[in-house]
Amino acid sequence: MADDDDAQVPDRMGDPAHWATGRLLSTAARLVEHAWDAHLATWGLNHASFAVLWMLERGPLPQRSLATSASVQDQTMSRIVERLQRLGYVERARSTADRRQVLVSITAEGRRVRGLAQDERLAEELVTDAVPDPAALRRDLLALVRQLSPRRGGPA
Amino acid sequence: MADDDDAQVPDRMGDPAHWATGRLLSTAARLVEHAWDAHLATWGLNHASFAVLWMLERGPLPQRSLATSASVQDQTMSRIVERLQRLGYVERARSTADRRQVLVSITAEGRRVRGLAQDERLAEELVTDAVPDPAALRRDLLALVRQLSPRRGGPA
DNA sequence: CACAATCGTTCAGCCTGCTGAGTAATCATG
DNA sequence: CATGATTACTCAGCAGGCTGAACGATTGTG
Repeated sequence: MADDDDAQVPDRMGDPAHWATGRLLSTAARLVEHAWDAHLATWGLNHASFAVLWMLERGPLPQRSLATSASVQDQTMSRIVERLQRLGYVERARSTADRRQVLVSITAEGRRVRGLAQDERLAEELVTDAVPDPAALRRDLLALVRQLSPRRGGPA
Repeated sequence: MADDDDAQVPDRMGDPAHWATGRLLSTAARLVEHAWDAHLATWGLNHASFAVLWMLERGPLPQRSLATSASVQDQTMSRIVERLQRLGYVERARSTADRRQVLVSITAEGRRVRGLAQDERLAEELVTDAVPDPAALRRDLLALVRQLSPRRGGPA
């Protein structure tokens, strides 16, 4: 605690090499998201809204299906779709078959910007260029997602 | 659900195996965070605030140092510390040496709950029990964090 | 010493995530 | 057919991320 106390920066706590794996995971995810968002921001999109446009590739889907596929709550998806609608990239219509459902469909403009923003090379290289074994990383992350995804019905 | 011939659930888009690696990364991080948060919620903590208590182990630190070490913005750290202060787990005091700085220190109560909440076995097993090669995962995540962390002054 | 630049922090506002609570439509049951 | 449960969605509110802008304290310079 001297005048020129340079020991303010913690030696262990500040070094990612000593972090718990969960914290490494969160931080890495945030950094990758941030870089990808910077690209998507050109069209007013982000990782969440882009994923929705991507999922609508094959045709309209109920909002609930979008939420489930994206592994987020219905309420979260509701706001993402609302924002996409405000941007004119999707449309919402109540299903005639089941009027509880809201069918989300992509607009022509939405299809256009999805094509422009979709840069799979960039998206993958963000990760693969920085990592020794991208295939092993994919395998481990997939195992994590499968293991921790809430399964309906619970364990038999 | 009887006549589900409409195939509303997308075949490819809904399967994590076909996601981009970045999306896998974000989703995995969110699921692990969620499980860890559920444990920490017992003491009103979460992954972000617990990390702060953990970093204060060795003594008081300027708020800016906490933000840098946690790889978040100063503004974000300000609110996390504010909440910890409201809970009585940390205290804030302006540094006498440099009165621009706010020194954050852990309270006795904060030290107590940090000890209770700190369950390193649980934290690691959340990840390691679900993954084929935890060591490889750590190595890849660390490479990602190192590569994507904003470096001041740019590449020398 | 005055003044400008810089530093550390806070405030305002936005988006994504969560929980909890409510509403409307549908389904199941008597 | 009436009633209750389930389903799909929305609203309100909190917390953690971000950006941009402001503000006081400190530092550097003439």
